Amino acid sequence: MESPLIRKLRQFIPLTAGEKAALGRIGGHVQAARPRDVLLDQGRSTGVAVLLHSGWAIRHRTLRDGRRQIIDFVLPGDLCDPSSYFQRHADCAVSAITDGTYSLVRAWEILDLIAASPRLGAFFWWLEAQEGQYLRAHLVAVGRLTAYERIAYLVWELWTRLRAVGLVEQNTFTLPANQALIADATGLSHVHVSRTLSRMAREKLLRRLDRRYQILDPARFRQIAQVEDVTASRRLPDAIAARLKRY
Amino acid sequence: MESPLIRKLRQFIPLTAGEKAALGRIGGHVQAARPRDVLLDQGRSTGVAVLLHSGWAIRHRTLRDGRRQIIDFVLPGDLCDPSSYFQRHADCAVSAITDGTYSLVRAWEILDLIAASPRLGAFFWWLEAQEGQYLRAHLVAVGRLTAYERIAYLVWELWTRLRAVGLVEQNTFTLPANQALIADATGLSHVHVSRTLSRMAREKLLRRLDRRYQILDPARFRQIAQVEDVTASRRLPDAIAARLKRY
DNA sequence: CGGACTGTTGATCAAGGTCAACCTCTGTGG
DNA sequence: CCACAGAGGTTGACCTTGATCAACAGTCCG
Repeated sequence: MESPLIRKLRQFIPLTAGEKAALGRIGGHVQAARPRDVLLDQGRSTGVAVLLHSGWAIRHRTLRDGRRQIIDFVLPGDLCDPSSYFQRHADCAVSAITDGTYSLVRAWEILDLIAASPRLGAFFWWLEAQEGQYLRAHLVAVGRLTAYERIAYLVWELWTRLRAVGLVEQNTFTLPANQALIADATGLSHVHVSRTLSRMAREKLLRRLDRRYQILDPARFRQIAQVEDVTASRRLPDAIAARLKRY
Repeated sequence: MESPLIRKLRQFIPLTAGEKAALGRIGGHVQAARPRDVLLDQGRSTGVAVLLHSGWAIRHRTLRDGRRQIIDFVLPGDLCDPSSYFQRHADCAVSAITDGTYSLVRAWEILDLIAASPRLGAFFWWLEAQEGQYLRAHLVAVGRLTAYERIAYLVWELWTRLRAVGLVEQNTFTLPANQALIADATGLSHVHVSRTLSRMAREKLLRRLDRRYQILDPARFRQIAQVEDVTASRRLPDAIAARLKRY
């Protein structure tokens, strides 16, 4: 099967055969994960990133007293936390929340790639930049939006990201997280998450069946979530793309 | 004067003369900024980053109804938002909050550097990673800490970052932001910021004089802020550093 | 002197947290 | 087949944190 990284890179720029081969060698050893498995532990010395092949994971930080913040959800194809290469200790953990498969990618694998091909260097930078964008939007949501808006934002973000990897059909997708996880992602209590989701159903914004979610009114949703259309275009600005071709 | 980027890179890895020269050419045209000047506007098509030479700036996003979230404070030497290179529209704005100087760095300047030297590619990745770390910590603070803890975190973060660039003396530093800005950074109201800062003074944690802040008890501060010592080591793990030397 | 800006304090209010009960599913073991 | 346990979700009652509104004081500045 094609490496998830190659699939992702395709959106970015055409690849040479050599680049494809090099990317294919990354994350060769695939492991299985079960829900609650810790793929990468907080505070441990590090030097690896997680490449998620299938399933869902979360990146989260837990405080000594048990409070927890979910930084983001990790979807299939995501290379989670390569920035930990530059840290002595990981500032957050990565845990599976469903069955899935992943591989651990060592720092030097990526660094060697970058050294060999500056275009790939730009690619990894781009990945980091995309993640930064979602992170900033998440921060705005948690810092300045009401509970209602925050949950709308979360659903909207996941909808968008899942759509990009072909996991949405008719505005319906699976969010394999219980309400306690949603609470930890949005900075709310699980009780309030329940109330808010119910309210959205009552208002015909969202339909829920187990953990399948259907967005009934995307436009209104986006408006509630205060999302501008500034978010994460998957394509590069033309000027940058042109430049990259020359290298 | 030496470019702020070179000064920063020094912490990272020794440079060749050629790399120094190339870095020196970046951000040649220095401009002056006054408080409230918008250096980079939200929603505008972009392709430039801000290299701040002196003074303070903020990166922030403002919602249609006026609510605002400060993403982070930009300190002298920071290269703010190069990730906007990959966006069609900036998702947040950069504004000066003091007098200062800055230059705009075009995307291709950095990309050409990276193409010429993979080590510099790793450097820019590292910058992005550091920023990501602070961003994640900020998210945890806003999502899961109380007002008291959040403000402790903010002060602690700025103290740490300012110390790294030599702007702290005897645990005292200048935070040239009014309390409304602190509120927008922490997701609180300015009234509550005032109350909380007063409480910290009352409890002999913090001394304030205008906008000079003195941390009276760093250890307790760190504890309140729930900061683990996982945060942002400025040095690279040895394995990575060794690898970079070979390129 | 008047106005803008900032910080402080008090009074009141509401969003959302906490606690607890209860219900539905699902799996498990006898 | 039933009894039971555990996880997850929902709802109600009550409470706390921090928001909002408003007044006022100090400072700077034209």
